[in-house]
Amino acid sequence: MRADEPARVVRAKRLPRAVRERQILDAAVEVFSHHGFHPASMDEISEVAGISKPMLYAYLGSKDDLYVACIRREAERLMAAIEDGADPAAPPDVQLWRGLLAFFGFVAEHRDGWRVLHQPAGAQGGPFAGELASVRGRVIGVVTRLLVRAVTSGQVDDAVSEATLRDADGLAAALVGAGESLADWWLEHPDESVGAVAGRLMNLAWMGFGDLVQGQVWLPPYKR
Amino acid sequence: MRADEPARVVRAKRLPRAVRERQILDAAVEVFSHHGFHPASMDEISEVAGISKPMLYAYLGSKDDLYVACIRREAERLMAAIEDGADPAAPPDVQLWRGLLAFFGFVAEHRDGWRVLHQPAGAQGGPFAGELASVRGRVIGVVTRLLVRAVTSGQVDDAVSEATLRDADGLAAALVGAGESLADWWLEHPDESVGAVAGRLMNLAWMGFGDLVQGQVWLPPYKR
Amino acid sequence: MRADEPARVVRAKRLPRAVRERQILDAAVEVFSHHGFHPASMDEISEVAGISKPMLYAYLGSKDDLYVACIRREAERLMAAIEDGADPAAPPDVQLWRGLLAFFGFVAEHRDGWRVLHQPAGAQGGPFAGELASVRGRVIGVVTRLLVRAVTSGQVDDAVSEATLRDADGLAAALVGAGESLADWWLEHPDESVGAVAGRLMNLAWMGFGDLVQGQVWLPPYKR
Amino acid sequence: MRADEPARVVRAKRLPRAVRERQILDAAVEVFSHHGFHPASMDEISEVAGISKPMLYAYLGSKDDLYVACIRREAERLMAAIEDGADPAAPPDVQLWRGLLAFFGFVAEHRDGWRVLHQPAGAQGGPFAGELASVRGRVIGVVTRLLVRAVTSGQVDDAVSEATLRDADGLAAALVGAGESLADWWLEHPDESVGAVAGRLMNLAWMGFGDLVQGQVWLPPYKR
DNA sequence: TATGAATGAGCGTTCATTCAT
DNA sequence: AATGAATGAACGCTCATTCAT
Repeated sequence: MRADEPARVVRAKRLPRAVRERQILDAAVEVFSHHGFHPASMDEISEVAGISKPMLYAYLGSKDDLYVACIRREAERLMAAIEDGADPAAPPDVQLWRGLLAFFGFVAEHRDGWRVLHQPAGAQGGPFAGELASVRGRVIGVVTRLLVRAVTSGQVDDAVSEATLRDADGLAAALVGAGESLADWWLEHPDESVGAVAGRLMNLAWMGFGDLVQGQVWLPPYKR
Repeated sequence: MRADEPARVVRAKRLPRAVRERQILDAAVEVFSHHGFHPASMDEISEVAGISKPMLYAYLGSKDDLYVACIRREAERLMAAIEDGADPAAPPDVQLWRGLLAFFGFVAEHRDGWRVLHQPAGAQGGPFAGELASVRGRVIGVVTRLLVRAVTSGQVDDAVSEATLRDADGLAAALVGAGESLADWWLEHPDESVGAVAGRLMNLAWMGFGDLVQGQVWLPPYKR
Repeated sequence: MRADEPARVVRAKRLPRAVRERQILDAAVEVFSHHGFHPASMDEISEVAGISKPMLYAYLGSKDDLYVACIRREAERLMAAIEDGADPAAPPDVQLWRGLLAFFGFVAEHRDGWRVLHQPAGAQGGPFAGELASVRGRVIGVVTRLLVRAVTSGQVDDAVSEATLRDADGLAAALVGAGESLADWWLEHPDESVGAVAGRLMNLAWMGFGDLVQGQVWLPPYKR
Repeated sequence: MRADEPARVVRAKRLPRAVRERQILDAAVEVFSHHGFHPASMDEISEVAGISKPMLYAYLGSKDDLYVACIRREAERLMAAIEDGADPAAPPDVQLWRGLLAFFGFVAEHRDGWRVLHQPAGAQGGPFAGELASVRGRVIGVVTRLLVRAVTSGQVDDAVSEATLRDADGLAAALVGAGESLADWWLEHPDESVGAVAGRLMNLAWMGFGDLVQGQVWLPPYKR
């Protein structure tokens, strides 16, 4: 019986709204990340948060609203982490490296938050698909711009060809997916350092990408 | 259900068990892939399958069982597709290429099946986490073996060092993630051919991997 | 505790749908009539009906739907009762008399049904206002036509003046209200026969109406 | 409440109790009349009244208490309006006429108050049934006394027969119901003047009543 | 005096699952 | 073999009401 578990947080009474909202979001991220959206129950969230359900609804609205709020907060945190380590003056490879470090660092330190961002809730077309796609899109966008800059090394953005943009976008999508997958892999190999994991991806990404830039492409046999 | 929508499948009575099971699995994959596990209802599945709910339970057990059966069947199909295109005699790069073609081909032709495999239901620790991880593990395993063979080009397997195995495994995990992500990206760029998408990933993977094999690695600034 | 009361109906299992729907409507009319719409709970209705809540929803839909179904059934019964006693060949006063008898008879025999029709649920503009207004409108319409016929005694309907129509309509509204009110009054004077109560109203209505038809009107002092 | 609607009343602090109570009753009548008793929420009432909920409870008690207070105030107003126009020296028909004018005038000018009095909340046996029945009883009582006086034209009250009293009471109930119904009908025909509407009812009532007094009664066919 | 913060209790609704035919 | 009929158990959400400040 879930009902028998004691509340996780010592009930502190009469806290100001902002504090309660943080508590609630923390609890929601924890519960959503462990169960996923649908199996998570508002009852459990309120228990973990140490408050009653009506407060949940009074402060954060419906379950959907609450989930979106979780996604938004964690997305903001992720983007902040990435942008924190950014150094626009550094060469592109170093920028990507720092981005990867920041990303894997975030995953390591905010495992719950990362899972909320990573696990699609419900399915395509649900109320959160947009929200989640938007987070993903922002991350991919950052990587895409990095790659474009690396290729063009300073050209005016408008001059970049459609094809190059698309190439970079596809590559970025692949990289982000590889990063997510490696993050999961990391969970099973926890002895690796952040640098080591980031290095694995960096090597794959940058060396392959470098070859591409220099025109060395892999071709299927019948095209050689 | 008060819905007026007619059942999707003409009710045929007294079919042999194998046929019924196929009907049911087809319906289940369709419904699970559109809604995700939790929001999918046994009612809808039985309607789409054209049978009554008691039959559903008689043939395939509980909702959990049914979901696992879906995962298993689609996983089998995916592995079969990959192995179908395999040619153990071909050079490793060609093998990887064919594997990618097979993978993206499967995604394109069995979108529903792919979504069932790709969308985690519930979360870690749920009853399906193991099932899904196992599928993923099998795919990663195939890729890992491919990479190992490419590096060692024929050494006895036992002689391969732990470190190499782990490297290949991490790389494979990254590649599979990149593949999944690219598959999603493909959904938004449907004008690309299978070959083009597979090519994008192949370039990234093989060129970068090739550099690695040849000892060219990217190093963070402070190690240069 | 309401939950401790035993179910009112011996649970009969596995009844055909039509029977269950009647049971449910009967129970719903009873409960709605005693508590009114909002205070009535689906739990209590299902208990009184002797079934579980899911059946309620499966057969009659939401609480709103159920309420509307109650209104419709009772309205149909009321109209049927009135029309049953109708004799289009009789003189208008006899027709009105029979209508009153039928109406008061219905109120006496279907007290719950009458209360469901009489008690506005929620308020103006709610989802049922329309439904209830429509019932009332039908009854008033019947009476209006009767009065018009009495005045015109056979004229073609199209020739009836707007003013006469409006007069008859207002009068009909007043009569129906008087009837409703007398029905309530009757509840407190249960020793009266149907005929006695109907007679009270008939006298008021027909004598006053007759005077009107003959041009005898009451005038306020300043107009005399 | 998450609603963005601003409170309707500028919050004024530290008002004397009587003023606050008026504010609250005004708000409550407005909200109860629009939604009905049950759907009305104390939240909305407190917002409309421009005070916090604890004040609501401090000043007027529970929701039930508040509703009863509304009924009482509006009933008092209605009775006052009727008695205001009364002239005990006038002949009975003029007294009735003035009563009707006062009644319809009240309905026109205090639509919310009238609705609170007219809409039964919950149902028979609820906590307000008594309250509402009492209001109705007072109005009917006034009319009854009027009719009795008209018939007896000055006899000592004690000498009036039981039967006459009962007749007058039934007639009064019918008249009041007719008045209520006509008041609703008036809402749909707002172009009529108060006098016109009151006149409709007066004619019906007085002419018919007059006939009764003079022994002219309508009889069903079989009694003629 | 006045209120933001808080909750117990309940309601409408749905779903996975099974019985009786 | 197949199904219409049936339900226990939960879930999301809201409301009247009160406490602590």
